[in-house]
Amino acid sequence: MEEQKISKSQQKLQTILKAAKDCFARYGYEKTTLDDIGKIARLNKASLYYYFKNKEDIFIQVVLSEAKECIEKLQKSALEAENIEQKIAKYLIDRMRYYRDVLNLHQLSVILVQEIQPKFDEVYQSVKNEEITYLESILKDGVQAKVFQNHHTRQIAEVLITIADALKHEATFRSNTLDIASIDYSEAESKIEMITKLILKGLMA
Amino acid sequence: MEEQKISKSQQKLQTILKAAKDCFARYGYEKTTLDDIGKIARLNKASLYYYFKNKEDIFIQVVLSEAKECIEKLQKSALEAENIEQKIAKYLIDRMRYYRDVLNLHQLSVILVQEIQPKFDEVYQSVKNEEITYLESILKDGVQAKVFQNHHTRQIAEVLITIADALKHEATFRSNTLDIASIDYSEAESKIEMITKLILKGLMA
Amino acid sequence: MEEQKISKSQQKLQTILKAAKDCFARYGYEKTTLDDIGKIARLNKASLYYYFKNKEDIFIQVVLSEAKECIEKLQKSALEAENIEQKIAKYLIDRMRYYRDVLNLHQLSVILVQEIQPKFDEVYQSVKNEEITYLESILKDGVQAKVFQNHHTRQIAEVLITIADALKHEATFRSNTLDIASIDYSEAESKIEMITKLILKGLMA
Amino acid sequence: MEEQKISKSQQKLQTILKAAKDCFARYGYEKTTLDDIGKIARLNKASLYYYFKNKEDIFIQVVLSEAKECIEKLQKSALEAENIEQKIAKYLIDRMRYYRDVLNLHQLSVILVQEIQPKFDEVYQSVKNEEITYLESILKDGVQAKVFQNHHTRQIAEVLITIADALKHEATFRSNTLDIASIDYSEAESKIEMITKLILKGLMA
DNA sequence: GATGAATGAGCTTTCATTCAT
DNA sequence: GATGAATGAAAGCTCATTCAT
Repeated sequence: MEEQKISKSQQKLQTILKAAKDCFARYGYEKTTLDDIGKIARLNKASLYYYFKNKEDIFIQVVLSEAKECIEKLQKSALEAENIEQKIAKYLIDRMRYYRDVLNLHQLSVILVQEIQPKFDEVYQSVKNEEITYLESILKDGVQAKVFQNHHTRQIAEVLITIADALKHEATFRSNTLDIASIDYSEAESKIEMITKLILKGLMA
Repeated sequence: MEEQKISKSQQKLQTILKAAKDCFARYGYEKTTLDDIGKIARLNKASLYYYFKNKEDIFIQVVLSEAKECIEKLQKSALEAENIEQKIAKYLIDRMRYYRDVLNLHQLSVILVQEIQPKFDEVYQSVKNEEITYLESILKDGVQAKVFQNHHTRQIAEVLITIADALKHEATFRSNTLDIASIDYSEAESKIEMITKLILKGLMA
Repeated sequence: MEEQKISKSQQKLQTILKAAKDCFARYGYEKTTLDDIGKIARLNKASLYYYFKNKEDIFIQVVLSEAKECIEKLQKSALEAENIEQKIAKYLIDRMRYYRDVLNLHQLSVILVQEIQPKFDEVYQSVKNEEITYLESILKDGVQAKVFQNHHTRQIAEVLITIADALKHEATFRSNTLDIASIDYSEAESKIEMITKLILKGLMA
Repeated sequence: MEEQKISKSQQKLQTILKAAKDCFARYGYEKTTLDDIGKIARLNKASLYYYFKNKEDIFIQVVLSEAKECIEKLQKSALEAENIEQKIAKYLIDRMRYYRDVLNLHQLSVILVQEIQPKFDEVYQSVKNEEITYLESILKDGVQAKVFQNHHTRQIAEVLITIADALKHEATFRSNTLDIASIDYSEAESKIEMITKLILKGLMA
């Protein structure tokens, strides 16, 4: 009974997220109104505030659930690369491209992204842990296959994610342009590639 | 004296366009307020209405002046292709990509684009004529070099632009997605390539 | 409880309409601001939009509720005429005068009336039906009193209203003057009189 | 030369008044913009301020020139009445009706009329003098025809105008309604009739 | 949990008015 | 005399957010 209630509530929450996702994709963040979302979710505009703190919160949850789905795909795809180094590099570059696209898709301005970022990071921990675990598993495979012998796989995985995020962050906010769509991530990508190569070389030495 | 006055007014107009361009790029169309533009152009919000009909009009003029600049670059770039067929195909595809990017850049929703399109087309005539003249000159080179002998170069140029625009239009509005950023123009691109090839073959036959 | 809530909302709506009616009568449509109405109704300007679509909508509802009241008076008054023909003619002419006066009263320009007319007609259906029923009852009295024997009273009533409205419409918009206050309805009035006479004669034949 | 300039300037002034009159009649005072008037008078909006102090001033001049024209007609018409008493009463009542209609025609609110009134009165002196002279001439005819012998015709004429204006003023501003169109002047009219009768009787006694 | 009702802040747009030239 | 240019004030309207029920 209790569980059913929870699942019912959870269901409503998913309905809202689905509605919001559609709206954000169609009209962009600014143009989407809470009335739009409420109408599709068959819920009064005011009721959305029972499930979410505010419009921004809804948006973060939408991006987060999208991210979880997409990140998994990227992870599977990266596993098909030839060697460990390439698996890692491919994954880190692909996820950077993903975040760039998702922000662009929802037509957010850099200004807004800067506002949202902190709260996003806060909520993002669960996904990040999962990403670290993923990278760790690749590294462990390397250890298992005797490619190298360093056992601090968790720490290395953490560092890799941190570096990748830092590079993405730098590309986003230190860019002289203030427009997301025109940010050039190519330098960040090659930096990631290089660093991955270096770290792997270091491990194997 | 008279000339100076004209240039002063023209200068102010350019100042506004520059300010607007920066704002639209930073915040997107929706988030940009006339106060934003006015503040940068050092002009009262109401004064903008002396130079432009409304916010939409400012936006159209911004895109238009950007377009003129960019189109010229694309034209120069396309001239470097090996042969006439490739010059034309490259130009037509590049300009399609450009329009996709510019709309995306300013974070417009498909809904808004559909509203703006008619007025945009109206103002766009001058650029279009220039584009036709450009294609015509390429075709004339072909006639001069005896690659083919059809002298209706103007008409052919017109038809090429018309076809390219029609394909772009189809890709934009017949797309099942309502989100600009995710529209797939690849099919439109290959269609343009194919049609250019066919027309050139027809001319040479 | 539930009923009380409905009546409370309905009450607020009436408060707004009353406030709006006073303002429109005092200042005219143009000069009346939503702040004026809100202040009298003790409601934030924005709250008016919870009850009405826009300023025009408020105005239409005001005129409509005024109309319902007035039309009833005219109907009672017309019943005092000597015979059926005069009852009908008096009613049709009086209501035309009423609409002329109400538009003039609220100081609307012909331009604005032309814009408002379509929405007004749409909402006006309920009043119109009531008017038709009224004329029908007069005609039925005629049948009962054996003045004539045609039983299509409803249809005849409908036709009479339609004709009267058409003549009013013609007088309003085909007038060479563009100023409501100076429109001459006298020709329309005599046309209505004549047609009523003719139709009644036809019925009695 | 000098005279020609004056007449040219006078001509421009008349052009503006004609343009303004048309606009006010079409759109009413509020809806008429200085751009509207300027466009019809083929003059820049700012230039209107060379000829008139402000929008209100233009309006007053329009009404004034209309008044001069109309007052003359009323004066001719009143002369056709049977006797002196009726001539005077008819004239005083007709001019009251005229002012009521002219204000209504231009869709002014009572509020605005109250603002305009003082300046109007100020400018209105010339017309008023002419009106007094007119009434005086009727009275003089009475003296000439030996209907009565009081020779203070000027003073009596002044008193009559003053009384008529006072009654109009009272009807306008002491009315419990604040809407011009619904002001009831019938009481004022009968008061004028009565007073005219009394004064004439007094004169003849 | 859900919602009707209310609001403050902010947006685009209009317009009478001013002033240097 | 005439006008291009500029502006303050105010209008209608939208929307995220709040709160009592």
